[in-house]
Amino acid sequence: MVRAPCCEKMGLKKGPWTPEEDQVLVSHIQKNGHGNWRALPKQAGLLRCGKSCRLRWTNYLRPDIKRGNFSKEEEDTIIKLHETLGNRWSAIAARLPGRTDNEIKNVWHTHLKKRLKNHQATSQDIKKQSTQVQRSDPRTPVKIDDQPDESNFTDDHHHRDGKVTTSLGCAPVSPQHSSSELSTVTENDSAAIKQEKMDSPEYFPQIDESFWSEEFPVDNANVQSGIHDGLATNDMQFQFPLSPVAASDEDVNAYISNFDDGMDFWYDLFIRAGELPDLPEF
DNA sequence: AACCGAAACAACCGCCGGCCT
DNA sequence: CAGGCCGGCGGTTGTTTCGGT
Repeated sequence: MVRAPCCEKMGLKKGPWTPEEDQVLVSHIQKNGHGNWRALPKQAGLLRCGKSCRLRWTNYLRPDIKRGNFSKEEEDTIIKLHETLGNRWSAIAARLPGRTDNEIKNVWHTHLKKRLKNHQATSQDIKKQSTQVQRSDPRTPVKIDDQPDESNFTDDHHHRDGKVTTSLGCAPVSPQHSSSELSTVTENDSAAIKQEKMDSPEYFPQIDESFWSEEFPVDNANVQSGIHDGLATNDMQFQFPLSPVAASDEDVNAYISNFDDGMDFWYDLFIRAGELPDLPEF
């Protein structure tokens, strides 16, 4: 079947969103929700296609988005999930509250892939050296089948849901162990263990306030109705309100006008958090 | 201070599957 | 059942920021 383009190219804007557009989108969704993305830009008076609006909302403006650097725990979680799920970013994002699939995908491509590669290289170096030592010992018989143990080092292709995905993942690692530790299960055991771990609550530990706050203690006295999740930065974590959407018009305007100084803005709101009224669930 | 390459991030594109008519 | 609409997803690209020289 012939598919209509996602939006008419004529007259519709592309590229980075302006604070004004954000304001329009946020205000509109605040008032009307987002029942129909395609119709939304027209109703809101935005010169964007519905898809663009949806992306902007889900990846950036949504109230429950946790911004800031990924913690070590989050990164480890992503690595573990990726080992199991492959490039199913949305499935991974579903396990990481406040993180979007796009964000996770970016982090994977910019940080974690490299980290794993280095880890893998280091591990293989160690393995190589160990093999060389063994071979240099005339008493040690040379192993003919010297293939790397793929159950531990998976640079292989996984077939999932009929799709083939490539994983640079490391060994299946228990959450109780650091990601640098290597499992020594056999390949036969691996699948069963993987499934077992998937089913176990330990594999996807409940991520609560303490999880995010582990490195950056939060003053929970400031966590109140309408104050939601934490924003981790390199050296601090502070709370931000449930949403500029759910806040007053004044807050929305402040949010927009301070868009470029987002961190400062959130910090201001954090300071003012005690003054904010009970915010309605959006 | 200027330049340049790398890294990081936001946004777009095209495809797919579910749902409705 | 076919066709169309819509939302969601993953891959990719474009732009901005950062760090080194």
